[in-house]
Amino acid sequence: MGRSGAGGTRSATRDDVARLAGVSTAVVSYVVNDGPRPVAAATRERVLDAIERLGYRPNAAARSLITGRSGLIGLVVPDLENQYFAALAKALERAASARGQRLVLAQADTPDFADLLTSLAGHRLDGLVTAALPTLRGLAEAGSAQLRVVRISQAPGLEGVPTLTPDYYTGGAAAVAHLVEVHGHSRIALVTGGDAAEPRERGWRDALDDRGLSARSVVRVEWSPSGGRAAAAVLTERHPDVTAVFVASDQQAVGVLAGLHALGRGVPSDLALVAFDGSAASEFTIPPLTTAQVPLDQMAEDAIDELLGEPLVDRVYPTTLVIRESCGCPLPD
Amino acid sequence: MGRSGAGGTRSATRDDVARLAGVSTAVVSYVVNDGPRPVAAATRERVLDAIERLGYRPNAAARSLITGRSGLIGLVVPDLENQYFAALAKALERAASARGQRLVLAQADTPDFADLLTSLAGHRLDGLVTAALPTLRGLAEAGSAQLRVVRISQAPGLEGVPTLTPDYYTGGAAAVAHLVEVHGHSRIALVTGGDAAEPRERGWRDALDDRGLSARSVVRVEWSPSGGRAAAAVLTERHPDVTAVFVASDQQAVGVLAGLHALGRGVPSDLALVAFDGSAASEFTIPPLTTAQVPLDQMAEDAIDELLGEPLVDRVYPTTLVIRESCGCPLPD
DNA sequence: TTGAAAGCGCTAACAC
DNA sequence: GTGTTAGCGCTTTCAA
Repeated sequence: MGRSGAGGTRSATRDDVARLAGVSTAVVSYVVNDGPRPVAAATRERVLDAIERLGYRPNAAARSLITGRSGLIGLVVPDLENQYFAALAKALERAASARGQRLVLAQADTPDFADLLTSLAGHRLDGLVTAALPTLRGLAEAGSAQLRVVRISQAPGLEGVPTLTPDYYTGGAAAVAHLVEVHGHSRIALVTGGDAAEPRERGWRDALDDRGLSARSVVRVEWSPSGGRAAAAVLTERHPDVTAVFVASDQQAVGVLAGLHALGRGVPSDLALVAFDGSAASEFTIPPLTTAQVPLDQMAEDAIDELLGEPLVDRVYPTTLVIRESCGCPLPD
Repeated sequence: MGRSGAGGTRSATRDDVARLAGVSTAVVSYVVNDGPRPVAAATRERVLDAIERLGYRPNAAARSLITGRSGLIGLVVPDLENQYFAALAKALERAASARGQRLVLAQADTPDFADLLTSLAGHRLDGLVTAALPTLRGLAEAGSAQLRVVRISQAPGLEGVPTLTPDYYTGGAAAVAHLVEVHGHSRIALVTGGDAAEPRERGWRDALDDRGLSARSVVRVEWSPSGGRAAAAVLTERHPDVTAVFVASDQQAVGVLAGLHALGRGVPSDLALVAFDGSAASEFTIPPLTTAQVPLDQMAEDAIDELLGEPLVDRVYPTTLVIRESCGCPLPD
């Protein structure tokens, strides 16, 4: 021990390693980074040994200062308690980890979002993926921080920020098509959290229009289980003629199911239901949800890749309709 | 513009600000950090103005290098798709944000957990909260990195790492007591993911023992909805005499409910159920779950506070039994 | 193949 | 109240 210092508690630095290994600090760098200069095998051994002995871990801050890369990718989500965003965070953490990057998590629903942004900018993230509607301030902040930003799971086309998004329109239309073609429904409501321009709503509308059916029953509520529960009441009271419903998110569908049940209405017997997202929860609802599944893992990997150097382009991902029971399809056997 | 440089794209530094404001770099520091020296109001104005104009954000890496504090707190969870951990992450992110810290998220279920730990250590986190069972390697890594570590939501008493934990034992016992005292059940099974030493299991057992009831039906499955679904089958086939069940986590309870429903058994009519966690999902199951609610927000705040300077001590948090319908209590009205 | 040294952007003595 | 300056730990050019 001795030499490692009277100070005792501070962590080992590259200088300590160099000293213990009897080499220069440059050589320590060469072996730690596997370059840019070659190192003799024997020397490398000694260095590795010293590193091990000292428990040396290169200081990311010092490295970041000189390389300009922090090894940090930011993620902004509206709310982690929403399972969809939790699943997204999970997939992104995995993808970032696989590329040696750490994920810095931030929730947008904070009182001082501006401070958050400033703080994130201060950490000189290598990139930021956002699943929350960016504020003007946020975009400006990112711009002035020269941050590579990718939007995920949001309608594309905004402000020139590249966006990776599920094919909401086609997925929504397919959900409705299933209800019409397979189950013969003709009065199909929509439960959503967006506005009329939202692509799932357009998909629902067009699918109905194309078949000469009317797209009139729209219930707009929060993107949450509570919202869904409220929607169940509205559906029952104001749209009693409806026989099926397309719910634009699994989160809302969970609430619709709970609300309908409390109201004594059966799914799919009284009201058939198809949702959107394909979250883990959709498999365990009563009844299990038929839902348009989003390829989150693929999107997450592409998002990280884009931030880490791929060209920043918009991408649209096809969804897959996972058939379960809420639509009226029989139990698989 | 002019002066801000031909380079153009690099972000503004403290030197740029000092130059534009016509002050020394020290003064810029003083105003940015609000100390340690006073600054004349007029000067401060000029500096603030320059900062604004240049879009200057102090570089966290440089600051970290000199202060020894990174402004980063790590969180290790087993899996974010588990709602309990998502809720925990949410609460911790909030608490960290409120103290100006950012949260670095890491999932433990990665192939190269060791690399992850090394990487985290490199970022010189100001603290780490872990909700995943620490490996020996992990503990050692943390130790050699002189990382302040707090375990959360795990049984206390391990390896001298301070732990914040819900009162699993008492919460479990209270759940069982409710089933016995209020609803008159006497054959109450347990569905859990832990072993016999797990405190919820002890709580269940003792509550039963204390009342002269037998604690025999234990079903051990994964801590997940799938696990719960499997448990439903086991309960039905192997413990048909049981009239109530205490499920050690909401996640599992969701699966138990789904499984029981698929098997045609009603809750609470055929089998009453009380769970543990008090997650958001518990309000929207069919029927809604009676569950021992954990004060996650409080725990999260304390965890961050401990890391940021409070003494590192173990803490135990009482749970609250939230009465809903899965236990057989009537619908509130 | 190795070493010396110039910073990266910042904080905080210490001097004025 | 303000300015000068010595590093924090690291990467990498340049010379040996």
